[in-house]
Amino acid sequence: MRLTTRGRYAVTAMLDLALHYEHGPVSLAEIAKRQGISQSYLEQLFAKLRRNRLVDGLRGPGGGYKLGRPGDTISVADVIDAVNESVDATRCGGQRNCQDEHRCLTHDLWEDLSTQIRQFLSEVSLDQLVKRQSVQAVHRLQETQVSDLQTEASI
Amino acid sequence: MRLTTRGRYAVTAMLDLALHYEHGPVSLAEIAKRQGISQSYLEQLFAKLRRNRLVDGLRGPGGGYKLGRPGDTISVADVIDAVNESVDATRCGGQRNCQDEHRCLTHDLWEDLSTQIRQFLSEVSLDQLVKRQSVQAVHRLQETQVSDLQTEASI
DNA sequence: AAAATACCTGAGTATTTTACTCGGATTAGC
DNA sequence: GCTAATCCGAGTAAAATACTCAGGTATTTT
Repeated sequence: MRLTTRGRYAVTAMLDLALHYEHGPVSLAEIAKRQGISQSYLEQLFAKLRRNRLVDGLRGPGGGYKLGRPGDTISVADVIDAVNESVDATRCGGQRNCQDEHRCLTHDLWEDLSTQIRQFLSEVSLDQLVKRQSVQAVHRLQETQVSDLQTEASI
Repeated sequence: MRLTTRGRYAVTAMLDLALHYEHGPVSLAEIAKRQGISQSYLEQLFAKLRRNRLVDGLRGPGGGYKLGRPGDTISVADVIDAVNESVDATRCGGQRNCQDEHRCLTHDLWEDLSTQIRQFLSEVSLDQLVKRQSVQAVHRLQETQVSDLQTEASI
């Protein structure tokens, strides 16, 4: 099963979008700085997110990205599916040819696990994450850090 | 999160052990042939399984491996933990230093997911797997295939 | 219209992890 | 003492991942 930095970055970036939605489009440069992710790498991820209509890109000065639809209709599973190919835990990608042309001994177990994970991630929306205390805490911390950086830069 | 061929092979091999427990120790050569896994690779996995006391190794002719304790007390999570380092979904391995020295925005989400997965895999024991119809079906299929191979070889 | 901003794209690369091999040593049964 | 098996460590090939780089394009501000 694939759950790597790629999926984690994508969810983090989408959550950043959701958190700053009210101030208009958010540029990748901002997200990159706030979340400590390479901007070029983010561009690749957002290309996929855009293809899946999870975000809208707005070009030009003052541009950036915004959510493609309301945050309560975007689940974590949606985001991960968009950038990974899937969260499948089987070796064969659900095709049941894991061993030679047959199912392997544990095929069904991994299929059940995949279902479980997918369901868990489907039940968590971006809006729900925004409301979480743990997210708000980190959010506030990041805001003060960014304003610190801005102060530093202006000296 | 790490759930790759390694963990899947380990569970499959342990299940093979559980299925053939009654006939005395099972050699890695048999498992390798039946499950289509490289024997040398199995040796590495079983070294870890042995260190975690999930199996006992018996050397010499007629030797092989047997379960270290009853199959109803060995969970799939036990097996995966033994060969992977963990099924942790966080980037930081639960250390909360995912971004610089702080928690990243989504740390708690991945921690929750890890808990979920771990719980699911903890609730499935080897004995439960043995009883599953899907496992029994593949098991019977493998037995006939192996006897076919033996017949072929003896001609 | 020019400049600046920021998205957009594709190709390429370094690193890491994984899956697997190889050679040999050790142990136990016949 | 031969053979079958576990044990052990080092090394390697291939794949995936994370990331860079070099450009291009659309849009807004001036």
